[in-house]
Amino acid sequence: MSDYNHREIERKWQQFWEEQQTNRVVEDISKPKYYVLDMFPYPSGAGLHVGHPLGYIASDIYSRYKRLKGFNVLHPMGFDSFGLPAEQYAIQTGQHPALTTEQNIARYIEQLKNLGFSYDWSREVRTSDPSYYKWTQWIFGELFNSWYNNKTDQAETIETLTQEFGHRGNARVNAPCDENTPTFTAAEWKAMSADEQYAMTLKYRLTYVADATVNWCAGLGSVLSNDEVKDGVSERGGFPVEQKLMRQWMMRITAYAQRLLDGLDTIDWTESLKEQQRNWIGRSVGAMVKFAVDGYPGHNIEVFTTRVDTIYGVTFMVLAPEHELVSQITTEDQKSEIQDYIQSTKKRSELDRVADVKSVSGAFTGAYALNPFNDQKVPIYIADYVLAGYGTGAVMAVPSGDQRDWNFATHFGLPIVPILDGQKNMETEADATKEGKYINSGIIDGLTFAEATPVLIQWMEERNIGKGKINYRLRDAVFGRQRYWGEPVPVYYKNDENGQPLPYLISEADLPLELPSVGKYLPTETGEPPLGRAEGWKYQEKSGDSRSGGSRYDYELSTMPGWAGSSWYWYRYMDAHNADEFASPEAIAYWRDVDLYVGGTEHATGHLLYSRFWNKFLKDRGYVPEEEPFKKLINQGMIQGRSSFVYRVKGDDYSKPVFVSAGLRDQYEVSGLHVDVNIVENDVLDIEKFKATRPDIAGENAEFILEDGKYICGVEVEKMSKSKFNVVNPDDIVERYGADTLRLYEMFLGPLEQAKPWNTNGIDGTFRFIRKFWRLFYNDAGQWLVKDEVPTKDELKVLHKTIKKVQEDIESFS
RNA sequence: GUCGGGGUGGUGGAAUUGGUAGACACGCAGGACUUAAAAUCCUGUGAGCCGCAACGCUCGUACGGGUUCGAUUCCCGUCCCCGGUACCA
Repeated sequence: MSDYNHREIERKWQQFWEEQQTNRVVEDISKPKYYVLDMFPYPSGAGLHVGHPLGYIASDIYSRYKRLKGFNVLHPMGFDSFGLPAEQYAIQTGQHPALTTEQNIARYIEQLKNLGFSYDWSREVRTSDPSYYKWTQWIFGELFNSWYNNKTDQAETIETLTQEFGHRGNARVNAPCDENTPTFTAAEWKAMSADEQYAMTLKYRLTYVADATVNWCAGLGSVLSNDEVKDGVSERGGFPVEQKLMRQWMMRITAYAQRLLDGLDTIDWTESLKEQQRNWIGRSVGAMVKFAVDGYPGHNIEVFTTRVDTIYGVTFMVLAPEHELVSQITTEDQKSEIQDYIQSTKKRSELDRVADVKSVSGAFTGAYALNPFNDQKVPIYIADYVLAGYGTGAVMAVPSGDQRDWNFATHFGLPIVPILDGQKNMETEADATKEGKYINSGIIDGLTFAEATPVLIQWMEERNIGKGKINYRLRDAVFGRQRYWGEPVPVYYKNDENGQPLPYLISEADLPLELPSVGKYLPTETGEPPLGRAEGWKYQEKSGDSRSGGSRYDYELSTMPGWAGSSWYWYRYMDAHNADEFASPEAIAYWRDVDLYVGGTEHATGHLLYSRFWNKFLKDRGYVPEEEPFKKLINQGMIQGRSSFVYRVKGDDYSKPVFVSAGLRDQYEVSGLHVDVNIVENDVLDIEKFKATRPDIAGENAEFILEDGKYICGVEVEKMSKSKFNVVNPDDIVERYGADTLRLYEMFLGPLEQAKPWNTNGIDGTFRFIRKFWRLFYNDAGQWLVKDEVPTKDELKVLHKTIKKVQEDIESFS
C-alpha cells in the first residue's frame, strides 16, 4: 500500500525548481507586473522559528495566485544583515561579525528553501555586502548633496541653493536649516571664502552634523534612536539610557513631515498603523507668540500654542528647566531656588519624570513677562512638565482652560481668569471648552472660537509679535552610531583656514567605503567608536578629489543606524547585480513600487517611516517614479510561544529538589521554572529527557510528585524567545509532516492579522486533510488516477465552483 | 487618560453587501475494520424541552436598549479584552 510521502515529493520538486530556475523572473513588458514583498529578516543565530514563516506563507500563496492570473510577479527575499547581536557576539568571541552573519544566512536560506517558497533567489540582497552598501552610502551622499526647497516643496541639489545665494543671498530662501543661520546678501556671499561658502551650505543639507540631545547608552557604547529605547532602557540588552548632548550626523526627515502625513491618505494600510504614524509625526495647528520679558529689552519668550484664543487668560509663563533664558532672567534672590530645582530635575531620570504625572513642582524665576495683547505682567516659572524638546520649550499658561496649568496655579496660588462664558467648574478643575463667547478678552470680547482665532493671528502678524504656525512632534533622525557592524558613513574631514574640521563626502568613484578590520570590536580607550581602532583608517587620495590634495584627512568614525540599509532595499531587488546604479532606470520604470507588503507592525514608526522618507527624497531627485513605496500593507500577527513550566517546591534541600505537577502545585509553596517545550508533549513532561538536560537532578537525585502517573506542565502564552525555552523550530515539523502541512496549518491557525499562540494540537487534522487530498489522485498502489478524458458536466461544475471559491477567498485576504 | 482593533459552541475559528448562525478543523462520544493497536472510514456533537424514535418547539453571536419584515452584521449606552501612545502646550 502506498501513501502520501511528503519527504519524497518535496525533495523532488524543490530540486526541480532549483534546476529549472522555475521561480526566476525577468522584466517582461508584455505582462502586467505585480510586486509582493516580505519584510526581510535579520539573520539571528537562533535560526527561523515557526513565527517567521507566517507572513512569508501568506505572501507566497498570493504570489503564486497572481502568477496563475497572468501577472509577472516579483517575489524576492534577502537579509537585513547589519545588526547588534552579531557585533555583541564578536565582542565576546573575537569572531568577525561578517563570518557569523554568513553562517546564519546560510542556515536561514536552507530553512526557507525547505519550506518551498517561490522566491527568485537570484535577486537575493544582503545589506552588509559591500556591493549593496555601496548604494546605501551613495544615497547618503545624495541626501548630503541636497536641500529642501519649501517653495517647490521638494528636495533639490545644493547647486540650485548656491546659485540662489549668488543671485539674491539667502533672505528669500525658504528652507529648513540650522536655526542660527545668519542672513546674508548676494554680495556678502560672494565675499566669502570657498571654505566659508561650503560651511554655509552645511546648514541646509538633508544630512548634516549638529549638536543633538541623543539617547546615549553606555552599556552598548552607542547612540540609540527613540524607537530603539523602550521604557528608558535599550530595546536590545536592556541597558540604561541617558540624555546626552553629542555631535552627531542627523537626517532632516522633518522637512518631509507634511508629505509623510498626506501620503497616508493615498495608501492601503490598516487604520491603526496609519494612526501610529500620524501620532508619531504629531501635527498640531496653532500660533507662535512672542512675550517680552519685563526689564530685559531684546529678550523674548517665544511660545507655541494651539489655543491663541485663550491668550487673555494667561496668568503666568512656564519655561522648561533647560531653557536658555532661565539663567539670564533669574533674579538675585530667586537664584538658589532655581538652581535647586534644576538640580533636582537633573537627578530624576527620564523614567521618573514620565511616570510621575500627578505631583506639581516648579520654581519662580523672579522675572515677569508682558502679555503682548494687554501688557499685563505675568510671573515666569520653570517646571519640568514643560519639555525642552517640544515646541519652543516654553508655554503660556492658561489655568482656566488647561488642567496642568490649573494644577500649577492652584498649587502656587496664582490667579485663574475665565475667558469664555461657557466655562464651568472653575473651582474644581479647568474647562477646555470652546463653547460660548469670550469675556475678559480685549479685542475678542463677544466673539466665538471660530471668529476669534483669525482676528488674533492677524493682529499679531501686523505687529510682528506672532504668527500662525504648524508644529510637528517629529524630530530629525540621528544618523550616527558608535558601532562597528554597520555601513561606514562615507565622509572625511579636512580643516578649513581656521583649523576647524569640515566634513566632505567621499567621491562616488571611491565607494564602497568598506569596513576596515579592527583588532577588537569595542570603543577605543579614548572613547572613539570601534572604527578608531582601524590601522590606516585615513583618507588617501584615490580619484583626484580636488580637496584632498595629497595630505592626510580623517575619516568619519561612526557607522549608520540599522534602518539605513532597509530604507531602500526593495529597489535593489529590481536589479540586484547592477554595479553602476542602485537599480537601472528601466528596471525601476517596470517594477515601480511594491503592490503588496507583508510584515510586522513593530516597524510602524521606524522602518516604515524612514522608507517612505527616503522614497520621497529619491522621487524628488528623479530616481524613482512613485511618491509612496508600499501601496498595500498587511501586518501579520505575531505567533506567540506557549511556554511550559515545572514547579519546584521552595525551601527544599538543594541536593534533592522536588518538582510538583501543575495540578497539585496549589498545595505547596513553589517557584515556576521555564522548561524546554521540545521535551513536553500535550503538556506532559518527558521526565527522562528533563533529567538529561539538568545534570544537577540526574539519576535518583530529584523527586517528582505526579498526578495520574504523569507530570503535567503549567502553560503560559509569551513572546517566543530563546530565553523562555518556548521556541518551536519549523524543521522538526517539516521533517515529520512536510512543508505543505506546516504551511496549510499556519494559515489555518486563525486570521493572518491576529496574534495567536503556537499550538500543534490541530496539526494532525491538517496532515489528514493533505493525505486525503493526495488519495483523490492516487490509488492504493500509488498509481496516478487522473485520465486525459473530457470531463463530465458535473466535474466541470465542481471545478469551476472551486476556482470561484479559491479566487474569492484569496482576493478577500488582499 | 487617549487613539486603534476586538468580544460567536468544550477549543481555533467561518458566515462576501442586513437574509437558514456555528462552514472547515481540533476535541469528545459511538460504530466499522483488527487477535489487539496504529492508520483509515462512518455517525453524532451550541443549550434546553417533548419523546423509544422521527417530526417538532424555545432560547442563543459580551450586556442593556433601538432601527428593520428580518440584525453576529447598522445606531445609542454599558462592561471586558488586546495593541499603540503617554505631561505635545
